[in-house]
Amino acid sequence: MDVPEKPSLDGLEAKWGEWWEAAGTYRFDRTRSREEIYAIDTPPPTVSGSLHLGHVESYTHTDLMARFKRMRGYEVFYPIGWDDNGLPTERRVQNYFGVRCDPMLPHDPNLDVAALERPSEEPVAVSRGNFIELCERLTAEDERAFEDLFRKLGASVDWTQMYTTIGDRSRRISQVGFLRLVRKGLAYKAEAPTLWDVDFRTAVAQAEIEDREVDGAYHRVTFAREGGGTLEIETSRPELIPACVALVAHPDDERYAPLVGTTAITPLFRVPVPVVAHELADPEKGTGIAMICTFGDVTDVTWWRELKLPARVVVRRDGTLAPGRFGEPGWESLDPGAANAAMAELAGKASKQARRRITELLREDRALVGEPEPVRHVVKFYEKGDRPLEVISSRQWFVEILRFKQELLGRGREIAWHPGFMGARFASWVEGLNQDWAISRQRYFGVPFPVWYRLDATGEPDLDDPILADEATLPIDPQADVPPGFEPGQRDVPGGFTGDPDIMDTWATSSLTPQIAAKWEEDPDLFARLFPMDLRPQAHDIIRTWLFYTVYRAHVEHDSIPWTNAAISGFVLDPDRKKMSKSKGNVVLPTEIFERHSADAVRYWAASARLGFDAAIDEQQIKVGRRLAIKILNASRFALTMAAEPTAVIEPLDRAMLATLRGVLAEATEAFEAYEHARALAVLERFFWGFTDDYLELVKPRAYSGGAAAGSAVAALRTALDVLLRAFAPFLPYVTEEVWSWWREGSVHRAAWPLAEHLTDADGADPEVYDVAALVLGAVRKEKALAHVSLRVPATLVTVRDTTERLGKLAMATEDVRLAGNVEELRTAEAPEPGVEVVLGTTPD
RNA sequence: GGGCGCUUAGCUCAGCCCGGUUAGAGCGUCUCCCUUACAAGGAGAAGGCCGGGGGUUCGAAUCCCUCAGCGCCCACCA
Repeated sequence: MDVPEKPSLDGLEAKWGEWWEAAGTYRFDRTRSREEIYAIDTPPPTVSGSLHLGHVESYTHTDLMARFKRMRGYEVFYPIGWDDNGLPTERRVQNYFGVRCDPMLPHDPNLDVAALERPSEEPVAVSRGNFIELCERLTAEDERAFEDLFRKLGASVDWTQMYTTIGDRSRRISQVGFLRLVRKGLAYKAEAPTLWDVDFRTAVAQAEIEDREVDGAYHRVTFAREGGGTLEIETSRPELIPACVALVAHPDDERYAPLVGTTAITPLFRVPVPVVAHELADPEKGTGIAMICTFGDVTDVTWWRELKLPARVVVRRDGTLAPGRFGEPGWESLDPGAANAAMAELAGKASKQARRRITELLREDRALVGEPEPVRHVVKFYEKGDRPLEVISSRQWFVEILRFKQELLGRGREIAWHPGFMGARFASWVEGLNQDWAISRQRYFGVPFPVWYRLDATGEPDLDDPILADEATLPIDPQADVPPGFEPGQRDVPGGFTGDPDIMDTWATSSLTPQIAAKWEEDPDLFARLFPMDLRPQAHDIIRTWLFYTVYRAHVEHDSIPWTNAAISGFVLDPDRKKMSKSKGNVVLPTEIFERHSADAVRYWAASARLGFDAAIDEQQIKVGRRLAIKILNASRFALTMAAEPTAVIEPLDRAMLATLRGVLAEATEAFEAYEHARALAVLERFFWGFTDDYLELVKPRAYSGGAAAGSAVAALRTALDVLLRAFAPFLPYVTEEVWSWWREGSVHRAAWPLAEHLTDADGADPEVYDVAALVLGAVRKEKALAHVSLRVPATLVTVRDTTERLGKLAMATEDVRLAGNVEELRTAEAPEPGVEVVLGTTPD
């Protein structure tokens, strides 16, 4: 036994972090069978940014389950990954180094990175290869900082199971997964209108869209009718009038029914367009008749597709308008000259400027009715973007998801959701899906498509019959590697080949994290021991992306759910309950909090938050955690430094305390099994404070006294301490390991979780003895507090009134109560109403 | 507009599934106490028509209906 004189929390993180690493405490043993393993699909955090307390909270939740299951006897597979591919990294690299990627430039092997770190005013253009090198360089730095924080937090991950989403294995598995989709006929390349970010110049998927309210204006515009007359439409995007291909009204709308089938003429551009009917047209909106443009929004796409309308696209990929082509086939106009002149006024302008200019043109042309009416309306944005999305037709890889809706809803019902209502979030997302998954991105730092295209004699690619890479050669980069049967010199020359220039959506990789961590198609034995996994922990904001796509991939590839449990954490809000964001400057740095309060204290706060509910940062609560950790140190010191030798636990009070603890353990275990870590912590904590305030005070005099009765107290204290340390271990891994090391062998984190049935010393004991004793002691303390006297002041006479039964229980602990309360005479009287009367003496000396 | 969640002490939250003592905890506030594990501590007090309204029941924070407020997800770009 080696109990320090003055125990402290300082330095415990470093001390035990190193010890665990050296001892391999959390190392995964792959020889165990599937039934013995608990596998966690750990979220790989995005490394291109800083960690905040939200990470700390949700990773603590995961770690609690990992530690609990480990102590329950499972071999826990708890890997860690870093999500370093994708746009966030590119954006950070652009800002950090002051560069932009120009795929046309050749690779520069001697790029002066030091010069780049002092960004000049103009971004320096670098080659794709150099750009990717810079991405790798920066993410490597970020990953070191992340690892440091995860270690400090005490996340019991197996660091030998680390992966990155841009690493070889992730790229290989992403590419294998993609080729399998192609072979199953589930991935297809198609020219289709897609949501498009004009700044990032890439397609984005439905799952990455968010709505934002912005200022706009309704413009009422007059269209002429063929054969005379006019009609009016309302639009917030008049700059798309040149892309108008039809007008649409609801089929039941009597106002417009006579017009359906007739032709209208667009203002300025003089293009004849049909008036058509469709149920999506809302008679309540605007004038009840709308223009269909190619493409103003996703409703336009639906109309265009279902009504088989032609396309006249005017918005280019950078968001500016194209010059006019009126007069050409498909661009009919009654006055091509005027139409192209009008278009020339708009060409090269982005939407906003074009809108302003066309409003003036419409006004001059007397086609504008009244003035534009300002309005706040909701517009779709890419979640990482700054300008509204356009709908642009481009050739993209799509993955079929729509036809799996019903099956995926079924998969959702197979998963146990924690909390349960999160399953409804998943279902409502699946039900609302309306597009296949656009999986290609026109970006650079990501997993490329393992695909090339043959070039014909004129140098045009044959896009319909791609050359797929051989799975055995993956991962490959079609920009660097050569397809089978070709020579490097044939790249991009007629009769040769060209590589697919796109990369995959970052979720195309992330949706395979179970397969990546379990080494799918690389280590079949390991994969069979891990998949499907047991737990997916994550936050609720990415149910529609990470969670949904993972379920989809497992369904189509493995005909299975990817894991049996999904534990969904809420968000961490700042102390004013606002969502944290860097721009508000309210991000609290985790490292400072750890420094100030200790990792155990921060974990305590995180563990107090239930799954699925938002939690506010509460430094007071963190301080409470710190106090609990310190209390554990001191109470342990007391229990372990008693002079008396432990004997059998025979005293009724000691046995009653253990009986109470037994009930607490049963509840904590049940709560943990149900993924309710906060309840488990709460019941343990309540018992523990009572244990220190009441039980320790009650037995202190006896424990110091010597003899068999002292031995019983010391034995009970140690039994309780042993059990409490193990029960608190998932929550407070540092302080429990510290105390465990004073008197136990090995790591507490590899000890068995304490179960109620193991506390045999409590067999047949009555927990109420403990209750009654604590109650009387409390009453004595209350009298002394109300009298404003020291607890040392003796109570000359205490009379306890209660039922015969309860007085009998008190009798079993009379001496303990008398000594702890400094009571000279303790009398009892039978009474229907319980009560304690206290007569105080005077202060000694 | 649809779905989900929340509403209990000044604050943060338990309790509600499975109805039953005077509704709990922590923080904060106030009062007191240096007591040989702990002053980075301890003891105690005050503080609540359990969001509103109906109903079921001997009995409702708890079950049912309804309304309101807040939050999130989805739909909504004319």
